[in-house]
Amino acid sequence: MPELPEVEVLVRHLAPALCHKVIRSVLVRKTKVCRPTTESELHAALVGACFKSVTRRGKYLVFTLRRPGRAGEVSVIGHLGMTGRMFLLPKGAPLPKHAVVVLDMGTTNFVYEDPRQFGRFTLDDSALHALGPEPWDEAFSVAAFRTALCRSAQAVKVKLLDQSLVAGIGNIYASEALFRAGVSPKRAARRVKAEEVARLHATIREVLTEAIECGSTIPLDFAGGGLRDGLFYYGAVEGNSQFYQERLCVYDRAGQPCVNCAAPIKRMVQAARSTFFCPRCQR
DNA sequence: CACCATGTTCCTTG
DNA sequence: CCAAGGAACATGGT
Repeated sequence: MPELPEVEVLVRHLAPALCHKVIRSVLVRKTKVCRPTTESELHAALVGACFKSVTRRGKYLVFTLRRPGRAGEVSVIGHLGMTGRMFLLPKGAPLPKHAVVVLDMGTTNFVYEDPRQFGRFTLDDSALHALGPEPWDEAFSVAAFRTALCRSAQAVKVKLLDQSLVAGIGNIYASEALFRAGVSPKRAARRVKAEEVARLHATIREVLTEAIECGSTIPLDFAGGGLRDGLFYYGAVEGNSQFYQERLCVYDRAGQPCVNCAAPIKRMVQAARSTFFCPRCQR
């Protein structure tokens, strides 16, 4: 469930839990997730290293470690793909079926599990260089956003998924930001009016910020096995009773009434991904 | 069985 | 050379 907010919440949980822990050994069960780094390179880089910080860039996690007796630092780049999770397990607890990388840290194991293996755990940081600014960076200004959109004939929803324009937006929050800005996902990027660009710029920041706040209120279970393990569930938030309340306005709500106008929410396919929108509120 | 899935990369086409 | 579209990746849920 990883877009920027989910990764940010995960980083905030992992940072204090990992900081100052020393890696004793590294187990790689699926070598493809560390490509182009090899298992032996990962082993050589990490065994004996101590976590110094855990940060986020777009949807990537950046683990920085120090190695006693060696100059400088080493960074591991993590990505959750579609189905990745990262959490701590007490030593001795059974590993999940799809654990792909396990770091032995003495009393606990750090586990990266990923059934589809679309994610990454690698020393290769080249992907970071292709990322655009963070959504709250000065470089992501209304003017820069407008200039970038004006250069593209692609549908604006597809452009929002372009990580070189702004980093961190995924399929869920692209639909949500467009709905809140009242802009149709089908609109060619260059046809979005200046006033709409300004609104969209604001709603991108809003939906991401609110999602981070939502995730921050959910106690994540790092014991392994449930929906909440190391990652909050995108579609729901726990209410004050045992019930769950949906928090997204349009994503995965095809056929349900729009929260603004009650018209049925539509689903369409763009760039092989689902887009959800209100045909009445979004022109 | 069919279709869908929170992401990225690579290949092809124009 | 660039933009855009689509398949591929691998597995599980409905």
